Amino acid sequence: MRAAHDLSIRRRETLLKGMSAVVALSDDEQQQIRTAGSELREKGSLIAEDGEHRRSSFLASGWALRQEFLADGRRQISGFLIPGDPLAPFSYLGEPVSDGIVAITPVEIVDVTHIGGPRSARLLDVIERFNLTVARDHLQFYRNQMIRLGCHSAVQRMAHLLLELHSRLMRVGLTSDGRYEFPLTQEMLADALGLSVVHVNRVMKQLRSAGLVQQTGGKLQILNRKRLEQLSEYSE
Amino acid sequence: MRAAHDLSIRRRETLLKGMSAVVALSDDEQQQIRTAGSELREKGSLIAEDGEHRRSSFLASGWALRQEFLADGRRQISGFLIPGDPLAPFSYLGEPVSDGIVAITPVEIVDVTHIGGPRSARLLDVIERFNLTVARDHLQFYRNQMIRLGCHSAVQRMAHLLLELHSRLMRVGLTSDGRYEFPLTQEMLADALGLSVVHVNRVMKQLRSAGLVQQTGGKLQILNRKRLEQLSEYSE
DNA sequence: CGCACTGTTGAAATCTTTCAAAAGCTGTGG
DNA sequence: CCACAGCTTTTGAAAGATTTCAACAGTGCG
Repeated sequence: MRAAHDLSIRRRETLLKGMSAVVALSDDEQQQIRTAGSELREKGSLIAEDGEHRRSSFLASGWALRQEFLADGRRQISGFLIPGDPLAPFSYLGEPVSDGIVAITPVEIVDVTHIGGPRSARLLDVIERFNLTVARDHLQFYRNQMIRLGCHSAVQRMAHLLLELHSRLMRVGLTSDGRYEFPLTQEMLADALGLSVVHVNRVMKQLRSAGLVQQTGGKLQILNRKRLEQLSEYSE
Repeated sequence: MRAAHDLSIRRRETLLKGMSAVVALSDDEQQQIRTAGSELREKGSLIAEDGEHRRSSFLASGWALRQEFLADGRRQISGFLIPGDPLAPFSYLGEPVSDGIVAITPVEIVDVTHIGGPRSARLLDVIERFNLTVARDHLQFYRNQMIRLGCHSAVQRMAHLLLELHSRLMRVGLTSDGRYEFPLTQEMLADALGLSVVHVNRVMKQLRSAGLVQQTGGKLQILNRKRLEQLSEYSE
């Protein structure tokens, strides 16, 4: 029990790291976030449905994805969520979650509106500002996704996405030496990149045998960032 | 001179129509917008560049597009702007214009921050609320674009886009009987839909000869909305 | 052990692009 | 008014990228 609680608090550090990079948090505020209530969801579960309001929910640990289905069963994954990401980055628009959010791994979700205590008002204000900055980033991720789908070849799409994920994970301290946890199946990659599963497989093979990336034990490593960047015109 | 001024004010009505559908405007406020200063730009001109702040600029008349170039010359058009649309729908994020905006036709741009007068403060507030609602719509257009690029075949993409444009134009009163002004070249369509110009041509031909749309004299008409909708799974 | 899911591979089919050329259209200057 | 340049649309044929179909190997789990 105690151990589980500690683990949960340790996971919260990623979220705190992401927030601290953007807004200043007092020790007290950090402590409030550390001890805020959280929700655990298992791998594969639907975290939020289309139309739900999740104004102040953040992913504290684990990965998730945003998906939309077409009538004929095709699915578009519009993006991936990593620790530190808000479930509804555009919530201040009054915009509810606009598509399904599904847990890719077991996830922990912190809803900061459930934080009580004397200084919670100011904390919510800080979080609002954090939200704004993060929303700007997510707008950029949308644009990245559009560039990939609209302009890139299959190999470029893959390279570009792998680089984007690396950048994002690095910012919250979840990379080491170009290597990061990689829980995405080839089917998810296919639905995100607008490719068939079979082709994703071939493209990954191509990147691997060109010595650009390596994949072992659920982790992915960027071996030649420079080549990947020029291949996919990735910037930043 | 007088004639040109009248024309300009008449054009402003489209913008007003768009705004009135969303927020209540007093006669006085409508008058302020009617007489607000405007900027005219000729066809083909760059209206705003990446990084520019255009917090309160709206297209009063004409069409424009949002584009981003890759190093190798490929271009992604992320969306089209029609009368009533803001140049920077996500400006309250502190987000500057994030890509180039180019005039497709001669355009008139109203910057509502240039409105003076006693009640301008309240008007700005109203406009801010309008902005929020419109931003929500534009988020949807982004998602539409992602679905097109990620899940649709060439014919579906085209059908879906033509339907979206029709819906949007209808909302500001710029359609009649399924017909609307259509200033887009096949090259623009290609860059928006992630297709080659040649293929766009063939796809249009296909839609025309299937009796689904008609194109004459710079106008496009939806002939069989129902079939187009089921073809592209367009909803709303 | 067997089932369900994920990854891998080959071959054929399909969609889309590229290349090349020509025709239509528009505005400009002689 | 014609000629011309420049842009847009159109068409055919060949090349290329990606998908589909089908089958099989690996892995984890009850």
